[in-house]
Amino acid sequence: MSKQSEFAVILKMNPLFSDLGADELQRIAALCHTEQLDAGEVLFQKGDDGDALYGVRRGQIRIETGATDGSRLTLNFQGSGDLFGEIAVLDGQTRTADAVAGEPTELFVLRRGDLLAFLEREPRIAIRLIELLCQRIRWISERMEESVLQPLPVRMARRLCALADDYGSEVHISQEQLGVYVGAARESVNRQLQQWRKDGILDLQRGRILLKNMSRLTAVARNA
Amino acid sequence: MSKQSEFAVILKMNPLFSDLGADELQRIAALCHTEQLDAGEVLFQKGDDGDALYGVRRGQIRIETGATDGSRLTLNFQGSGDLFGEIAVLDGQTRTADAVAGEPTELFVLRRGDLLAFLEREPRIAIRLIELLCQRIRWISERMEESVLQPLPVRMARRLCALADDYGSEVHISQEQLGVYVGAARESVNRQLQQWRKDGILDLQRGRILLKNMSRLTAVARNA
DNA sequence: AAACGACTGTGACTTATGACACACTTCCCC
DNA sequence: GGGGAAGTGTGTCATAAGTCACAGTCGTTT
Repeated sequence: MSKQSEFAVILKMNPLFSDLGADELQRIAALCHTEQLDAGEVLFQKGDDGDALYGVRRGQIRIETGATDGSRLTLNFQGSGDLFGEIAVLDGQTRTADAVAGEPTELFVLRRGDLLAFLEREPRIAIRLIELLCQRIRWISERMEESVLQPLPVRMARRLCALADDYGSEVHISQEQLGVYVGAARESVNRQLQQWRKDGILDLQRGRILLKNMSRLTAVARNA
Repeated sequence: MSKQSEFAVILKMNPLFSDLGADELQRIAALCHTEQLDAGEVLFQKGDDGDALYGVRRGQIRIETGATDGSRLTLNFQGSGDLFGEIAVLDGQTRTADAVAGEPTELFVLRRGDLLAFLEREPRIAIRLIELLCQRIRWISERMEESVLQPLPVRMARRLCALADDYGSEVHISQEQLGVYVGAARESVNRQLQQWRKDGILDLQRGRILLKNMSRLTAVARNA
């Protein structure tokens, strides 16, 4: 499989591109090139112009932000097959966090200029992207409005389910970070996790949450 | 001033179009036509395809939704100069609420098909729209995440300021509806309004809120 | 192995807000 | 002008979740 086809598959996994046809994806993927990073190397920093979309071919990228007290908070891990910077590549706005390679990493890079030139030649695909962005706006609006008004257990269950989708049943996250994600105090997060542990829904380890009963967790997420 | 120029001015007021150049706006506005509605006439219903963008030339449109108990809840009023359906016209998704004329109304109508054909001829404007949509995604994401975690007084102050931007210092809204907007119980809304009334920030009338001291209200909105 | 820091677990208290109950007022319609 | 509906004002209570304080535990570094 060519590099480009590999990238097309990654694009296809992303909700923003998943509804595009194979032909359209191939033509977009053909615009990419690759880049190597050593462990610890900085891909971009908060404030940089968002001039590219990245797909992880192998390795890992940490999305981090410098907290006010100087400590660093990891917001997300991007592993093989993950795509990030979709919005930045389209609007060119500055990055809102730092991206650092956690290990030797190979990335697909789709430059903003290349993509825009392509869209100018292919207005139908540009219109398709407009529709996809609109859908995402609706999706985000619904999710946010609906989600943030939910009680803490529901928000936690949803976040854990999402993390499980990405990383499997062993979620590597501290209770502190989970609290940041769901907008809650660490202590409250801990108390809810303890409850679920007693109920046999999950097990807890230092820096890790082991999901044992996803069906009951998704039930909580549905707010049933 | 021609109808088209009038519509261009309305487009210009909307954040989605406000950054477009006068020339681009004129060319989009040239695609519009107008439509007349009698009082009580239905413009569209929940579930209809979103096939047009509307600008109110004169009159008023109520955006409503049928509540589960059969009663109707007015979500929004669109008066002269207001624009609605911007996202629907771009992605063609179904309407999520009903729109009914509250009085004899004249609308500018920009049909989805016309806009898409135009964008296909003008890919640069399509790309511009993509950027605007991305900015809106960022804006929504930030606002939502930040806003819903704020305490009730802050959320109320923000909503009131937004309403004041649209309708001036006399905001025509029931406390019940304000509660729906900010995701709070009517009683909590009332208690906060009472507090602000005692502080001289606003006055209350049946179905109306008179904003007397916007600077103090915006201070609350800034969460100072 | 000692020491330190990051993470976790828990109790006590406080606070914001929702839920319920009910009185009062204003508007509108017959 | 009487009656009902919609809107408003307020008291009481329950509860979810934040805050503070502190103890325990694990892992790493020296």
